Amino acid sequence: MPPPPETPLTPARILEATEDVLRRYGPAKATVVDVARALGVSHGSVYRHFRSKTALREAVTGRWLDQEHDSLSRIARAKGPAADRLEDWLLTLFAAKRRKAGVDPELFATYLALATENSEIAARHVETMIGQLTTIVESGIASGEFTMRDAHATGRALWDATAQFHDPVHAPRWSDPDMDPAFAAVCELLLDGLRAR
Amino acid sequence: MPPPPETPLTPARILEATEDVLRRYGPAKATVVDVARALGVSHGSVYRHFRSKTALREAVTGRWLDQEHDSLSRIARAKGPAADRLEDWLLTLFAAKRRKAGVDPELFATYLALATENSEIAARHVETMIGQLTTIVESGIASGEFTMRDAHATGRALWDATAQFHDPVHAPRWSDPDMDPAFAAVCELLLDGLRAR
DNA sequence: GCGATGACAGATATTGAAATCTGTCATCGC
DNA sequence: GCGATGACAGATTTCAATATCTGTCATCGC
Repeated sequence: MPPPPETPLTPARILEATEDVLRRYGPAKATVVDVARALGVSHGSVYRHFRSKTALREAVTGRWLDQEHDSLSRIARAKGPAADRLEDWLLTLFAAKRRKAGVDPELFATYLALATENSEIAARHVETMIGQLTTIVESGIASGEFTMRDAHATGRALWDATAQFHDPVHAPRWSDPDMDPAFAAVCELLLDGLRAR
Repeated sequence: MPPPPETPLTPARILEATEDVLRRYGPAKATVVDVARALGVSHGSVYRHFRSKTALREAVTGRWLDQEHDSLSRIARAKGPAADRLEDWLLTLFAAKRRKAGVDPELFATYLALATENSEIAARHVETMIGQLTTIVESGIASGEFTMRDAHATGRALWDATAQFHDPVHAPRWSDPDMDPAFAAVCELLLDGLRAR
């Protein structure tokens, strides 16, 4: 229990401390009192910056879900054949998820629990992901590679059809070596389907 | 507590009683003692027919998973265009799962818990399902509709790509009205992909 | 003889009293 | 004045004592 540092108490510092506490104790045991203790303040002070424990957890959840966006959106907006970018995007997403789930399964489970309890925030994240897929599909239509009418519906179908490779509920299977050929087979089938239109 | 009926104690009667007890109390609370009580016998008698509580639950799990096989395998082995049968098969599977999950969510959750705790039996069931998809793909190759090399890999890819619509972990979403267009979109994309080869 | 029984040991689950947590707010010190 | 505090009420969680369950087996009655 370190003495209170002189830095002022900010939402950012509270979020950081909350992440530490979640890492240490897991989603079931992490309490607001723990967070306050880690910061060397009373728990009443935490409530000055976050309306409730729920609001605090939502903020942490949003932060975590956003950290994937950047590198993926770069791929979505890059130049080159849409089919290649699509494969690259899906592969990057799958690799990132797999790595997180493999390196620290407990932390992954913690954030999965957070995402599950904050389903609205998770839903917004999913819409962002589908939006990026839609961007790729649209560029493929623009370049004449694809010809479907509804790019957004196609983006959603791609997201749904690859659930096995990005939805955390399937994480227990991700360490299975069969996942690589399975991913390749689904990817190829979907790309064939897109080009056929 | 009815008095013991004159019928002899058989594995079939025990399985039926076990299903009743699971329906009534759920997977967490159903005990071998409950099953014995429902049958009007001592729990020792149940152990005469099933090695352990686990074995009893495995038998119930297998029974439940098998009940889908028949109508689906009839579709898989029917005549007509492979693409039509594939769509029919997937739609029938999705409709059946959706109905079960919708009509009695608690019972569905009970059997999901059983399938999860008996993952080997569930894995065998999945292989059977993929086998049926493979049968359809093979008949499509034979008729010249499709031209891929590895029918089994394609069957598996179809299974993986439609996880959203048959894997019970996704059941919470199945009551969403968006599922119908989502299913149609994925199905169309996959069928386009198959025909493109 | 043979299927059924119920007492038993060790493992697991239930329960309710005590401890802790969440969220509020009157009060403090600067 | 203003951010921080900690006592407090009601809700939730923990923990240890108690009860129940699983699986075995010596014994029973037919």
